[in-house]
Amino acid sequence: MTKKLRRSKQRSRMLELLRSTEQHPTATWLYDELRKEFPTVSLGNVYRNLSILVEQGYVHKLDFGSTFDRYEAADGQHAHFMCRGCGRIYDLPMPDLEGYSHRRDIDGHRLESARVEFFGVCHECAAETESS
Amino acid sequence: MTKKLRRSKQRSRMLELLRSTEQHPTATWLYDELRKEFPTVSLGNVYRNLSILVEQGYVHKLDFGSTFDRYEAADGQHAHFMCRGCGRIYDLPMPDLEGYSHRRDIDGHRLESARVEFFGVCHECAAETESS
DNA sequence: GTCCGTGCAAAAGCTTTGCAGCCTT
DNA sequence: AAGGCTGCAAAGCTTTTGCACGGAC
Repeated sequence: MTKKLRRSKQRSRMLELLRSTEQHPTATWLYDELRKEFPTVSLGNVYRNLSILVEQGYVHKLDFGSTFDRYEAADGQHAHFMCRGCGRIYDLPMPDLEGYSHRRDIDGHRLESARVEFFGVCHECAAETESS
Repeated sequence: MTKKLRRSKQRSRMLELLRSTEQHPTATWLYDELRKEFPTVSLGNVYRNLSILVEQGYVHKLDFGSTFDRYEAADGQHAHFMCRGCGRIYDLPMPDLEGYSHRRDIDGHRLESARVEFFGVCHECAAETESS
């Protein structure tokens, strides 16, 4: 069962910071900001609290779903489906993105490439869960 | 100027492996496969060759564009634009994905969330390059 | 012969974890 | 008082890098 959570000034402030910034901070950025108010805060605790906030759904982690990089041969555009059960990555046809993919710029930024990723539970993992 | 590249059995084989697999391997997986044929190959060399293959455009790296995780407060769906110049991440409205976002499954996989990322050079970085 | 590619080993960088004491409830 | 939260430090893991030697051109 899940632990009952308490409230901590550090964690509350972290969420405030994340909500008040336009940036998409790294753990270290948060650490530096937090240290202005809690000079003794530790980086380890920032990571610990981030993982709690992510688990609670208050924060999104913009990583790739696993701690190591993945590679694929470069053969055309496609989207990916990532299974949170087994970690497998499936290829999918690239959706059209309302024509974005053919545009040269977005909001004034020069567009070079796009990536689309879906997350969920894959067919095989869903089958396993049901049968057990 | 760029170094003139030679050809190496290890690197050629790495590309073959990447092209022959449906998976999206990690460096370690490649390392293990490669060791079956080149028992003395080193993990460091796998990384070195991967970076060469990526630079040559033969291979795509499925990372997030930077070596550390980024976080954001969870406030609704949006897409991201990532600048390869300054590393900044901008929010963009989420495109419709041809209705994918409202579907419950894709290819039999249970869909829970989606992510769209654009890559390129942001307005500010483009301006800097022009003026210098 | 040149100089790129390699293996080996060490280092770097981000993230996680064990522990003892503190603070919230 | 109970048990989550904290700082500190050490460890873990992926990735990078320096070096001398062997191999491709």
